[in-house]
Amino acid sequence: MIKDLIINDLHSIVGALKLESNNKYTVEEPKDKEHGDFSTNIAMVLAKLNKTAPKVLAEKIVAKLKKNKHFSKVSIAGPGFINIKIAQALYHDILLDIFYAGDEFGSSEYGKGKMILLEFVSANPTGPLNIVNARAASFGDSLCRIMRKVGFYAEREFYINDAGNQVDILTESVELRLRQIRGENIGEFPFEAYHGEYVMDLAKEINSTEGTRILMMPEKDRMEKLKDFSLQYIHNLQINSLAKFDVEFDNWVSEKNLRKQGMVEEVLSYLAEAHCTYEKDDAIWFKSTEYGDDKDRVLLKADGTPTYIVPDIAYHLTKYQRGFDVMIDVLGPDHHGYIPRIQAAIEALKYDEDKLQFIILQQVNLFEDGEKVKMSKRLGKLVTMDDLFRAIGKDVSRFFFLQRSTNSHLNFDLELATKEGNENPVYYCQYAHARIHSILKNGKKAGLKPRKSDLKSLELLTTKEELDLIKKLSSFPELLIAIAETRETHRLPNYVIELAGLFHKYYGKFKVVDVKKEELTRARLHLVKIVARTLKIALNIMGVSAPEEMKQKKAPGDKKKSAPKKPKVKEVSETVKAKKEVKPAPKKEKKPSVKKASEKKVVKKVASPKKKTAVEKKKVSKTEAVKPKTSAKPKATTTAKKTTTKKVATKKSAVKKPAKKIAKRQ
RNA sequence: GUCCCCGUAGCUCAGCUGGAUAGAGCGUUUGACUCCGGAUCAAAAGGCCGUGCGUUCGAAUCGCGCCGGGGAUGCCA
Repeated sequence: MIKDLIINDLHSIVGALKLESNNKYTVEEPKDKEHGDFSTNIAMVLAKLNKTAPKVLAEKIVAKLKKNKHFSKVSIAGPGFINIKIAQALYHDILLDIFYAGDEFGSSEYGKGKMILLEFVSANPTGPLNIVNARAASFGDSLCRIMRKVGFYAEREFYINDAGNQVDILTESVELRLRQIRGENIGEFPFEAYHGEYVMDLAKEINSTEGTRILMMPEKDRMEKLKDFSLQYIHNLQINSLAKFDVEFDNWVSEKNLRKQGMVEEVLSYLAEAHCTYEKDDAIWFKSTEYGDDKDRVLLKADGTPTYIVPDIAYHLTKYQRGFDVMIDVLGPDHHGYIPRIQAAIEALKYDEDKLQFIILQQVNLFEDGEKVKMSKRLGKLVTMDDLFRAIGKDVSRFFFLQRSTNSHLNFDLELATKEGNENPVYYCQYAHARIHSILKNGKKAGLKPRKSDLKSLELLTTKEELDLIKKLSSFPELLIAIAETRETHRLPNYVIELAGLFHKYYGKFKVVDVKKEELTRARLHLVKIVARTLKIALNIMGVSAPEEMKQKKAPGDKKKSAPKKPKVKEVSETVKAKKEVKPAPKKEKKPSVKKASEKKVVKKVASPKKKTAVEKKKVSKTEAVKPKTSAKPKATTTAKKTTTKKVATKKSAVKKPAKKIAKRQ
């Protein structure tokens, strides 16, 4: 809010002085508060353009700026920075605006109702959602909420790959389990089948309802029935997991339906009409290399069935047909080659490629006892979203995921996360919120409630801490816009931490409720109440609750640290150290890091789709990041895995007809 | 081979799209309620921002090359 005001002022000054401008100057809060509340580099940025020395230019601009009553001090520093100190009156005006904005604080018309489609998670319907999906869900959902908040019309969409190989394998896995339950000897469970417990649960479920009947059906009907049942079952599992995280989707799009509607044939004919297909080795290929992909892609396999790419193209065409201005795919890093393929098709079919954007969510590495764990849905080896929910709950999970930039590889140690649950920034933020409510209660007890009639008293808020709080509050709307624009959702939790921190500091230094200073107390109560409301708005966007009281402090017995503390601390640190030592090469763990590149890259990619710059693809989740192929081989760290591998060979023969697909995949 | 992501405090991460003396949390050390909730606050210690060039008034940030870690490169999805 304040920033906008300054920028507007600068714009008009540039006009008044008839300066050449590229609008590349910025207004920022200097790290060093001594430099003022805000500073701008305008003089340095425009100096060359206007063939004037920065300082000379700065003086001219400063002369104008000084006329603005909102600025109490304007000065030039260093090579030509202009530093601005904000007049207190402006803070009070702003606080008043925020007060009147109420629960809508932060909302804006920035998006102008532009239609955005966000596709995320889109996990295969072959198993429960896992940690990676949880990250995607947290990110996508919050991004959507932010976009809506700043005036976009945004929809969340989940694409279900309920057709194709993986579904058949699931069906066959379920059938095998069903037979097993009914006492048949199925031999070794095939390696390529899904080993997760949920398959057994699923089979049990079927068994308890209509197991007998199903097994009596002719094969085709039986498999069809099992497939439908399984898909529905897993779909429900996934919906439930998402619901626990407060993530809901507006649309669920089924690949199977797209196929039913003949979209596959349609896409094939479109591409043929565009003269970008050819036949080779009995297959139909797409000349995607002509549109920036690094190799051509098969559309129709030699056996006459389409590859996944065709329905995927079809799916994206439906997005276009639904009239969105921007479509965002949130993808996992494992679908690397996907983006150029889809982009190639979009380009070939003459759709506007700029509208289709991709965000890559980097992987989540799972650690157990300091060792990296390979997740595999097929082997049932994964930490599910439900596990996560049980271990640390929704609030901590969502906050945790959101806090990292999308480019950041994320190391996740469930045990550690559980332990650190108590020392978590989430609680820091929630505590600030709860504390304020506690203060308000106290005020009420003392007969002091913030009333509309004492808004005038806001002028009494003059301490540095109070003004800092107001300044921080005032940057909230522009932050949301920046996030919507850059998709850097991790900036929101950081903002909340900062705001909560400013409050805690303030709390430590001043007493809000002071019966002797009634008017000042009311003003402070107003301020603090607005802070709480803003915290709540921000937390809710993140899908994190904002409780009015925190349930429980730490352990019951540590009111006083001093005496018991020392021994305790030692113990703790010893355990920690011990643990660390056990961990092999902790230093080598890659550190996730941050780049804000996502947006840039998206832009780049979009701008030059023909570049080889492959990026990644959709289907955020695809738990099957771990390819059976690779993992089946040597990497298997555990002997268990090796055994499994061996078993496979044996099994193959044991499995008779039901497991066609499974056998085939070997 | 080609492509993507990452390298910032002991650990996990920020760093507001190129600004002034690089920041938090955890961990370590030391203090602070007879008073609005100590899940807090105040303070100390801890850095060649992987590395070398380049771009410019100015680089953790942009470009190129190395080094190191992870991932992707199916007629799987």
